[in-house]
Amino acid sequence: MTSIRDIARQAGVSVTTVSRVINNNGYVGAATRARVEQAVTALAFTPNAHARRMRSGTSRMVGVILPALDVPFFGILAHVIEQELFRRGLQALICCTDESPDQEADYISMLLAQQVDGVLAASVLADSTQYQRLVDAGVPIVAVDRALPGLAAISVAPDHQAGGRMMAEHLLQLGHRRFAVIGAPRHSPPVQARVQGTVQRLAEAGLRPQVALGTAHDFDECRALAAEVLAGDPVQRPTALIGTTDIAAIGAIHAAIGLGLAVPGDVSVIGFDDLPEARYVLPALTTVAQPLREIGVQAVAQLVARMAGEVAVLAELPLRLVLRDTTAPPPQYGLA
Amino acid sequence: MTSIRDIARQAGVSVTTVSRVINNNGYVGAATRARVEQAVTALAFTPNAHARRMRSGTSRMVGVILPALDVPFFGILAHVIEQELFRRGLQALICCTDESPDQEADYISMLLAQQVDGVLAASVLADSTQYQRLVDAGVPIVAVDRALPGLAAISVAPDHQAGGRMMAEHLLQLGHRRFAVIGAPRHSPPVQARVQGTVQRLAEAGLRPQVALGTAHDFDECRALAAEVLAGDPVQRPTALIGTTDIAAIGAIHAAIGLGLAVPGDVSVIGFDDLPEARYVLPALTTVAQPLREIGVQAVAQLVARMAGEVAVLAELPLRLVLRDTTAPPPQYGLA
DNA sequence: TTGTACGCGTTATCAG
DNA sequence: CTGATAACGCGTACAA
Repeated sequence: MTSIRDIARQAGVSVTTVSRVINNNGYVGAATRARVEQAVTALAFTPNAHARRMRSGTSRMVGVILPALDVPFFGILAHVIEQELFRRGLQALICCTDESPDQEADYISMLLAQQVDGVLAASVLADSTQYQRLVDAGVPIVAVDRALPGLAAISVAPDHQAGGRMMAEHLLQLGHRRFAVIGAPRHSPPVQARVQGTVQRLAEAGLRPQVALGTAHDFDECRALAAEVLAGDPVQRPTALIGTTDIAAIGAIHAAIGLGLAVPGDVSVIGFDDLPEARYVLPALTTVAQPLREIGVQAVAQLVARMAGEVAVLAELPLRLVLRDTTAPPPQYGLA
Repeated sequence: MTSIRDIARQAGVSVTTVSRVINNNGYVGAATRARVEQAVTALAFTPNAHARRMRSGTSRMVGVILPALDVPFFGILAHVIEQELFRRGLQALICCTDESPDQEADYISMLLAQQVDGVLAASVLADSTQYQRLVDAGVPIVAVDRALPGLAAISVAPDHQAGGRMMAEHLLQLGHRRFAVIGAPRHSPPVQARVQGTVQRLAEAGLRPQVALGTAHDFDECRALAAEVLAGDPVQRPTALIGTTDIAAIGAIHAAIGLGLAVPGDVSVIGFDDLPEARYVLPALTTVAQPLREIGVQAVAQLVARMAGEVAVLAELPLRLVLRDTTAPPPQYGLA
């Protein structure tokens, strides 16, 4: 590795001068500067980031803890976050926990060792002990998509429970009375919050949905769940399926159509997220959109503010009903 | 930041002893070890990774250069790569170039500064000058999904051109004679290779497809492209649409159905990749599957071997036709 | 305007 | 079995 010292020798100056040229501070004579710059390009010198961090005590690195990258939701979130950080000269250390608490704990140890200046996290952990280690080390944390249990960190996330209510509301207004909630992954707090919102809103209408929750971010599982729900007696069968995510809802559409039911003629289906995938299905999925890219942008803005010892105001993260082709009044509605 | 020195003081030993305890090498008396370990937990000490790197000269970090994370293909690839690296105690530095050559160059400078031990890259660059900087610094590079132009790096990628041929072959065997290729993004070498394979195979059958290529990884654009292609005279209109990716093919399906055409009754559609999304559309997409997860696994294995100065044999990365519901003989076939 | 010397947190070498 | 010390590459008081 060629170091600042090699440059100094090559240019016939001291290391201090080289440092000054590289960082553009302090006085350096024009001729000297030129000689140094020439040596820098000649030897293809790049300053060693680790050595810099040793001196400065700041790493310009940010941990980004996410359950996965191979599901569209988190892929998009990771993309936005990474770009926003890079734009600010911050290096993202993306950590896929793969929904494993042990792995998440390991990642936190690693981030501590890396001396990260901040952490963005969508955690799958149930308690705060792991994140407390970061707090104790003075590392600012911002929660994304979901709160950090037991921690007083700011959380950049939409109101998932309100989202659950919105889904129910829309179908209620269309006249539906028999509902099922198809959702996954069951352990995900945002999913739970949506289910809770839906159940609550339906309860206000004197109704109670069937709730079928699966374990993974998985299309097949949700399809199977929905197929089971739809298999019963046609007059008892739900006329409205509420997916806790778009993928769950897409699974539900497949289940219905596989059973020979028309969507939305026989069953209405609604999703949550408004991923690109919502438009890939046919009929295209009606869904509640969350401002995913805005969430990423806001989360980074919050964290950067925290890292600078400031507190930024958190913008609204509004949910929005996106009407497409999978919801309609229930079949018997006209006959009631 | 609490350092090894703080631990030494707390435990009443020298820093050397602390280091020995932490790294579990050299002789340390049981009592001494206990005292040190107690101090470590008491002060919640985590060794500073940067200082370690300074001494060792090795960073245990790997650059992962990808065009994006917000498209399913690269999201999955990134996920697999990140997990494989972490499993081996290597830290992934994921870099989204967002298809920008300038940004990619900036990332390479950053990776050099980070003293990465290796790089995995799906580049959008047209020449080798940027990657040559890594080569000059002695950093092993493995290309993923596509070769690195002008560089003698190993490339872990399926035979995209053969994939293009497979798509044509399947439709030819069904009896189709009028083809269009719908693809994006146009500047992507894998896409180009697939188009080339398709065109070549069709030429061998004395046929020439229309080729319509868009600029982004974009559903809407491909749908528009396909709509244009299908808009003409029904007897001239292609009976088979070849998507260079699943997303392009899904766009094509929407175009056809939007025009009142039946899939696969009036038009057959085939895709490439076999993403989960291929199964979300209705009818489900027939496609050529590439072993995406295997590509990630192999790429990491190759890189790790290179980093150890070894060379691993590269396993086959077979493509496979996945028959689903979007291809059938052309409508006039029975009447010919 | 330029240079000398120290310290950031580790680990390896060598001495005891 | 344990400790003192040098060195990794850099930035910055301080001196010249």
